[in-house]
Amino acid sequence: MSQSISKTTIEDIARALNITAATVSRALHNHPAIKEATKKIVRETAEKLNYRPNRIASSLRLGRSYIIGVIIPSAEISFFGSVIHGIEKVANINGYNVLIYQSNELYESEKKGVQTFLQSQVDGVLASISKETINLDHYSELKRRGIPLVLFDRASDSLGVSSVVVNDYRGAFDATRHLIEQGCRRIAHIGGQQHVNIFNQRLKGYIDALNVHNIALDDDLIVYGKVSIESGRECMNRLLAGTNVPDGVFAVEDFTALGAMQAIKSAGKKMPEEIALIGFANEAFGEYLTPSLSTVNQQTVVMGEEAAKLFFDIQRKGHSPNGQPQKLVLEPALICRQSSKRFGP
Amino acid sequence: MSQSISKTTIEDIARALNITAATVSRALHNHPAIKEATKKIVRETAEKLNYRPNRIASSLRLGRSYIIGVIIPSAEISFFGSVIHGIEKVANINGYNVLIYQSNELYESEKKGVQTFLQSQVDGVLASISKETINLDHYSELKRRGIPLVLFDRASDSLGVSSVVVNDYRGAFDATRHLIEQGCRRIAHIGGQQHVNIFNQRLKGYIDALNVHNIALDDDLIVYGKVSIESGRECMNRLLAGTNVPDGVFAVEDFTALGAMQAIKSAGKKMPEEIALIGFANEAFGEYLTPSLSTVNQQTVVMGEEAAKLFFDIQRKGHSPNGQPQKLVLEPALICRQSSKRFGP
DNA sequence: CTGAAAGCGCTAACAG
DNA sequence: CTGTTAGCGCTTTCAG
Repeated sequence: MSQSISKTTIEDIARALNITAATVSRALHNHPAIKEATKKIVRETAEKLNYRPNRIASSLRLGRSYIIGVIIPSAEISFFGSVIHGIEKVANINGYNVLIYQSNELYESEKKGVQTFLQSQVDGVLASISKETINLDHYSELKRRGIPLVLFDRASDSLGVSSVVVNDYRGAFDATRHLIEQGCRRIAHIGGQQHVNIFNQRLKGYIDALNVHNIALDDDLIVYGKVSIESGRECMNRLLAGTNVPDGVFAVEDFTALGAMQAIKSAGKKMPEEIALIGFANEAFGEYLTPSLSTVNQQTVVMGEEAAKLFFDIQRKGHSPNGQPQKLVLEPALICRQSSKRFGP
Repeated sequence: MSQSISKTTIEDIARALNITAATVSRALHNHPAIKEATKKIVRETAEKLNYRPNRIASSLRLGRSYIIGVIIPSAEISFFGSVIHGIEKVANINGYNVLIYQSNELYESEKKGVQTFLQSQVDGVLASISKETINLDHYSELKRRGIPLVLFDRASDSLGVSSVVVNDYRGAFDATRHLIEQGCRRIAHIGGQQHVNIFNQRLKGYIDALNVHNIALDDDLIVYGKVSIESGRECMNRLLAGTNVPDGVFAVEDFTALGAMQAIKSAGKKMPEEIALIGFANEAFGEYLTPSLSTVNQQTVVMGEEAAKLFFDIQRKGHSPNGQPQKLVLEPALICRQSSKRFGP
């Protein structure tokens, strides 16, 4: 009991077999220049002595940690939970572990996360930029040090790094068109902070869909919020109090849509008959609301998988796939539920 | 650009100042025996040379990694997302990082997680046991190696380690009593796998609440499912098809409750008038259902924080707080929403 | 096919 | 107050 705390090292195995640590190391890594018989006996005694390789020592020697650092705004958003799921899958297949850092949507915290990862010698960083972040210098430091960085979802082109994003423009376009097809003509948009790329793209998709279908843009039907349930409710109330009350609403994401739904219900309006509603992100709760929430699905797990794969690509081919940063765009899919479906099966 | 990739070490700083690495190390750690002037110049050149301490080297030397390993069934369940949030908070304050491993509710995967953590030389492991896991030997190995283990939520007393759990018995008791107070007399329970401690405790709380209030137990009103939306729906349908149709249902957790709610609605029963319903866990979606779901709140973030604190306690006091494993029981709180509220404000 | 030896970057006696 | 030295556990030339 008491002596078993002491960890066995390759030295211990070597001593037990009257060979050297170098040979043990080679045997355990299945080096071709080692005799089968030796490999066998080494593996057996390793097992018997309950040997566990010390990754830290190995990392120091090799200069790689076999750890990927992941920076997310919050683990409490199910979207990011799914992405992590995808990242983990691919990481584990490649013998990598995943270190998580939550920025809580704060710039300072995000910066600290990068510093921590730098000290932890992670081999790469996958990150989704916080809503508050505008200055991106902390990410450049990774680049300077040759540590691959891959952004997902909340990406930025200005860094010149690879990224995996959803085609937010397309998703927004499709969502808006869907409302038009359902007969809506006064379609409002509740937007997010416009310095966040994805929110800006969604606004553009909304505008273009209206244009393509010859529906005049009404500035009063576009309101900007802070992307939360509260904010969604408040923005919707503003729209309801306006002169041009909408008959359809495209919300920038599902939490905002939820707030809007609550406001619409409180106002005694029928959904989807009087006001149709659609969100974005396919958060878990949307399916179970009454009416169930139409939304745009983003392939979250795939996003995580692809982000991790991009990292491994960069790592293998030595700091860039073909030379330029890759930008992988996942196509979103409309999920049409009760909150917007006026006709059809 | 090209030379900046090479990492600067304390040796580099030492060379630049014509002192030795040991002094640099001491200066950076604010060692009392180092002259202020030296500390100042060291810190400055460290800054100038863009020095980042190499944690891996430090870890190898010190024998501690400053990493906590966390094993959770799935990051896609918001409950665990919140717990991680709590863990991270406390970990960061103490200068620790968090490595995440998802078991996906699989025994083999959980086992692999422990092995990985062992190799990564984590200083401690916080874990929530997967539903599939029965054999706990992989956790004993941590104990043997003197690595503190703290269980949360899905705990087990048989391991003799500290844990943070919710008072599931109490939560279930209160939930059931609440249904009784609302006038229900034929109260059903949709349970989970009984080898999982928390599910078993919830069954007991249900039974005792009925006993205390002199309501006869009807075995036909207890059904066991697999803890999912599907399963909840199916179990509820079985209850609805029975001879003794319940007027109140306590579901083992919220996803099960959600399935039950769908089944009740499909059957055209009024909720809460004909059948009242309450779940457990306070998952994010419950608040937004129609009717909104009554449930039992578990203080998830606090759970994570306390689990992490327990680890640091054990670590500081050298492998046990007072000698015995601590068992921290968080008191749950009833959240009474529309799905069960027949009277009152 | 295996051994000897050096070193990854950092820290902690011990010495002065 | 600072330098010298050794070593954490592992991998990898270079020899043999």
